[in-house]
Amino acid sequence: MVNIKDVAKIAGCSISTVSYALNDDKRIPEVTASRIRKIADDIGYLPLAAARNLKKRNSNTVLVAISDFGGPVYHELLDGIHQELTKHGYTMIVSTGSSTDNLLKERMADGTIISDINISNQTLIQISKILKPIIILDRKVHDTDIVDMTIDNYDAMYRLTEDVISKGYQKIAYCHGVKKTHDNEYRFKGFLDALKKHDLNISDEYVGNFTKQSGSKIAKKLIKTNQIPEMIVCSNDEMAIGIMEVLQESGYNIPNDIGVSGFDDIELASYCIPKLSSVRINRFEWGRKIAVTMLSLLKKHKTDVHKEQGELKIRDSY
Amino acid sequence: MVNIKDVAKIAGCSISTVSYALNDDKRIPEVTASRIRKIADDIGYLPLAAARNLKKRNSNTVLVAISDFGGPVYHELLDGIHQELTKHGYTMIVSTGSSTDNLLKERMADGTIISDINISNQTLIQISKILKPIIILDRKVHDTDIVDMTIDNYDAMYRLTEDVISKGYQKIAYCHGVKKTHDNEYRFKGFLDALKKHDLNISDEYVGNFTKQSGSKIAKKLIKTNQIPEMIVCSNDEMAIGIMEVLQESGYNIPNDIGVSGFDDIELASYCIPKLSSVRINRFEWGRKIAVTMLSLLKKHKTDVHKEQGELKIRDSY
DNA sequence: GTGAAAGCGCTAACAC
DNA sequence: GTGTTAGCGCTTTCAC
Repeated sequence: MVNIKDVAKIAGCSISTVSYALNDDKRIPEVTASRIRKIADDIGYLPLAAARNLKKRNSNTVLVAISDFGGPVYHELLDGIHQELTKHGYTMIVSTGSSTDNLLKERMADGTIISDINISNQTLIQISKILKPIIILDRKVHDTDIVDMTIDNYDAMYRLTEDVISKGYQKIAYCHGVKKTHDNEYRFKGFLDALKKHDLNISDEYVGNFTKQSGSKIAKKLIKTNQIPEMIVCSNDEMAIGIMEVLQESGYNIPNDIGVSGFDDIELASYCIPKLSSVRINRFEWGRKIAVTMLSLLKKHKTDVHKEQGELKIRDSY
Repeated sequence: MVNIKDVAKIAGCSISTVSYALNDDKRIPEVTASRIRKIADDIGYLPLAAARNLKKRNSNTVLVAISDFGGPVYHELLDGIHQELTKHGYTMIVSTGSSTDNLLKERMADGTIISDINISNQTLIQISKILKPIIILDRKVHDTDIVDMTIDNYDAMYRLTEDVISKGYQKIAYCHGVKKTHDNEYRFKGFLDALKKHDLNISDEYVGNFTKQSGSKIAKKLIKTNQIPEMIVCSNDEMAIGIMEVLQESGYNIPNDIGVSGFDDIELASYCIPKLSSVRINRFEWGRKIAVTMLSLLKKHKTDVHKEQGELKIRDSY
């Protein structure tokens, strides 16, 4: 493997001169520098990250840890983060599961952005002691070393619920996702508060796990027990779609017999019939803002933290 | 930042003993080892990747470079790769765009799996000199250092086309994706050969770019010029869905007036109306096999390379 | 069973 | 403007 010594030998100079030349140090005159660059190029020399990172004590890399590569929601977010990060010379790496654990522990990245409910608060706080900055997207953590940039779930769901109420619905049920997650909690809270504001009570509540299957299961039970409300506000789109499908298979007309709403505005929301009313998050913009915050954290600047807002997408499902 | 020296100091031993203890070297008696582990734990010591990687000249990491995080096709593939890799103690990192370039050059990973048409053959071959093994998923490269594990596009499209023909279609057109890509070329070749086998000629060909929008555009032109074939075989699902939508908006009935087929079997293929006939690739399995190959390459074993087969999913669109 | 020490490839302070 | 050298944090050889 060719290293800096090889370049120096061929160039007939010391390794420091090579290092300077390759790092555009102004002390090296352009003639020398370009000659050295040429040699490096010819023999295919490229600095080794491990050595450079060890010496410089940073890696110019930001890790984004997500819970899985599936799901329709991460893509725009990652694109947004990536665009902003690379624009400023940073490298973005993405990981899941146990790979994330390893990368975190070994401090492979200078900064970390986490959206992974599988990582416990305890691990998070442990990691935050040896590795900062950390931005977290899927919960709030009471730790000064971790900044949270969750979306404004509360506000968006509040507004969606008000819209539902304005359409005249009264018996409104809520379909939870995984219960203790930040997304679910704050969406539910927004829902409840909007209800309260209009002197309504929650008609019923069900607990799913954010998957379509869990929505289907809930709908089947509702049909069996004949406990159909006028409207079901769901914690996300996938459950809403599962519910709609089963309801329709049993002859219910949506929105005439019962209304359904989702959250996230996944692609399918515009394809299913009827088109699902939902909340759209501009995840690309959200990602960009996250990256901007990360960049400024990396420079140890104090930054005020932005909360991404949702946009109501009212379609045909209620 | 706490390092191995700190642990040694507290334990009252040398750093080599700490290193041995933490790496489960059998020379260190369990009492000593567990005492040292305890201390390391207490003060939050974790070995730094950069230092370990530099010394050991590897990183226990495999990089997967993809063209984007969007698109419905990568998720299962990544899950498959990840499962197998982590099962064997490796860490997987994922990257796109310019981040990939940096990671490749700096040799952040021991092995690389690439599915990114934006990386030129030239770059690929340059990289393959300093960094191996490399597995490539989106093309064939004539270089002994790069092993390709593309899916068997040819065979799957051949079989799909035969099925189309068996249904009685005669005027069959082809809708290309990005033309010089491996996926497109081999699918098209399979299509043509199946036609030839049954003494049929291609009725027409269109060129899209694998996106739904490009499909829509093509369909619009077909309608305007009134050049509608009996059947359009598409290089992927997204174009097929774009074509179907526009055709339907103009009053054509699918499959009665015209048949359409896709490739990839994305989630939407089972949701659109009519449900799209397509080719399913078990990308999770494919990913697992890729990882197995990578693992054996990493151990410098000779490996014979598997070609993942597609499964016909004949639904309602022709 | 434990420790001293070399050295991985690089950057940067310092000397000239 | 260029070279010498220390040292980043770790693993591992070799000596004891």
